[in-house]
Amino acid sequence: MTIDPRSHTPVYVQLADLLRERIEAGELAPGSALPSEARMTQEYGVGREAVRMSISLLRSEGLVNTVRGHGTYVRELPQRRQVEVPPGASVVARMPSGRERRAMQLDEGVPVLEIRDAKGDVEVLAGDEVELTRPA
Amino acid sequence: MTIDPRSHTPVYVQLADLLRERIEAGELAPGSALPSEARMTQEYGVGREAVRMSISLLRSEGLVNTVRGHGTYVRELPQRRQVEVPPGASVVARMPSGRERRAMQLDEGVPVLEIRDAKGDVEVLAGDEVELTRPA
DNA sequence: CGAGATTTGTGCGTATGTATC
DNA sequence: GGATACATACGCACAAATCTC
Repeated sequence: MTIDPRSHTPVYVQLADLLRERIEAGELAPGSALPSEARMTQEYGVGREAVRMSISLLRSEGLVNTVRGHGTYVRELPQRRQVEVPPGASVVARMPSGRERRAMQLDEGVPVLEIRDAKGDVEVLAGDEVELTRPA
Repeated sequence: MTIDPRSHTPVYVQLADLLRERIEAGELAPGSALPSEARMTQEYGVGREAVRMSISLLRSEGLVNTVRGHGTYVRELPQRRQVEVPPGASVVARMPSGRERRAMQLDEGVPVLEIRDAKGDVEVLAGDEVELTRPA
């Protein structure tokens, strides 16, 4: 698989697809660093903007995490703790607002779960730390 | 509220905050177009890169949707249908992979819900179309 | 159908700031 | 202090997609 600048799918989407494959194949293991921006512009023959946008896309998918002045790393996903959905409750998944994300110290690309119980009380949980359950 | 280039919070984050406020206030209604990149660079006195990064941020939050050669639009959120969590099931919220996003025709910034029932069968649902429920 | 206007996508150059080693 | 690398920000130019006339 390689990058075709004349394709109708944007270059940065193609590059993100390539990197995603390498991550999901385990070639880029959790905790390991992605190649630097400069390297990727050379290796893939694309512009810096394309590299940066592809990384931004992977961040929004929760796949990688960028540390300023250090590099971009494949995210290690925290173990999910089990949370029971209370009887009579409803749950909605959505992306956090910028304010919420900063307040809850969430990485980019991490959804939240909004649990509204029978009394109408609302609780917001980090979506990557939780596995909802309903007992049999 | 205005943009301060000397602030420690990046210009594009400030701009995204401004636009988010205008969207949540209803000033930029669902389905309506945001000002073009060129307009915003003039109106807010910032560079195009800052404008594009702020829009990218809003996309990752599921607030807007960009169509090339046309514009960026405030997303119209579909009505959520209620889905009951089966007894003995577990649910995980995450961002879709690129492949999933295209297959399910999801906009950027839309999480998915992965429901694993008691038999181990897995179902993936668009997170913005669903409200999970557990009967009392 | 084509022509032109508008808008986003891409690439590149440059500069400054900041974090890490 | 210096080297490296990423973050932010501005500028310009052209390509490609879309719409209108």
